[in-house]
Amino acid sequence: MNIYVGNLSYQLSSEELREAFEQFGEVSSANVVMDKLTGRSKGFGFVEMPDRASGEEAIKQLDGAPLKGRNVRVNEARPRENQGGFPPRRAPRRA
DNA sequence: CCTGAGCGG
Repeated sequence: MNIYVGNLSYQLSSEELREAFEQFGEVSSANVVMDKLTGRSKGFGFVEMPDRASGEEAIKQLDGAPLKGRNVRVNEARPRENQGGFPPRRAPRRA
């Protein structure tokens, strides 16, 4: 399950996010989105969990929870249209 | 620059 985690501290790292979600279930991979220009955090990240139930549980618990002194915004991530997909063309599949 | 929107490669 792909989980979007936003509104996090710039001081937070991916492994800290990993541990935060591992409290509620198994985490396959955690990834805080870093800026390619500055090299620092963009303020949001993504956590991937193999179990859907643990993902929902982690969301219910970590959504709005104070992480690094900041309340994080946790929700299920959007299914990206080109995840290793063939068409490099951006197709507006947004309602 | 010590920041502040929110969905990455």
